[in-house]
Amino acid sequence: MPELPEVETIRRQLREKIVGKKLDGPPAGEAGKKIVDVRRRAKILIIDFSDGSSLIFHLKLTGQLIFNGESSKHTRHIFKFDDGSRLVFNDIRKFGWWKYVKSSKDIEKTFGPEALEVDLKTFKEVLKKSPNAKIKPLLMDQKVIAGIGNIYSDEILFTAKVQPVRSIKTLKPEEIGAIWSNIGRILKLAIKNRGTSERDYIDALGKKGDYLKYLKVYRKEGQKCPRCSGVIKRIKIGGRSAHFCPKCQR
DNA sequence: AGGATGACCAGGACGC
DNA sequence: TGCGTCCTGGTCATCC
Repeated sequence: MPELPEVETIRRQLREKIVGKKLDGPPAGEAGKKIVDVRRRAKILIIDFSDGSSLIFHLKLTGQLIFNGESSKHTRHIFKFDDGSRLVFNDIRKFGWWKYVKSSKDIEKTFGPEALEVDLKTFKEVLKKSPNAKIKPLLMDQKVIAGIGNIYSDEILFTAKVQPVRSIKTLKPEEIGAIWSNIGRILKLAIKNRGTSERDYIDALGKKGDYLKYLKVYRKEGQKCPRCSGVIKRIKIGGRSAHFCPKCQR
């Protein structure tokens, strides 16, 4: 499921492939528009045109954007470019969406600071606004920090040795520091490995990401903790599953 | 008011 | 084979 590292991987690959090209449509109304940039905000992918308008995508759980991909029964849309190349949007569960907007400004400002750009001071400030909230749901709240989802929130909290149910006000400064530094470290390592192909995710070139082998706790319920003698536990927090080691995460 | 909970979307996986 | 249940992220409604 595409979180920041997966969307960022697609962004970088697509940028190389489509900047400078013109959209041939569909949608026909947008035909002829020249692509000037491919950006990302939170988990949203943004294709900018020279007139200031944009195509924006949210891949949700199972969306795929594949450059020159083949169409399948899960293909929702195919964007064609003036040189004959194309971009295939697949989505098995149809949770994802795309739309054409005159301006992407309104969408972009609905999110909190980017997870890879937030400094420690700002991170502490945004956490402090919700002293009673649990750390995991807060890390996944896009209005608080943008880009982190279920996989990486579990991995970040494991590496920081903090249990997902801890409320903000109980966190020591060094624990907040550990969470913050691991946000950067883990997301960057995941980007380097072109994301996690746990289920349906593939990158814009149709290849799987390699971060799966680095996962320590996500979807590893009942397995031995890679750090101590504990056993990975799965609990529900806010309707989502959280994986952690009850022994070495405090 | 803010935090918690549940519904919703769709389809695949899995147990029986 | 088929049926029920679970699972998934983000959003929204509702409740306390």
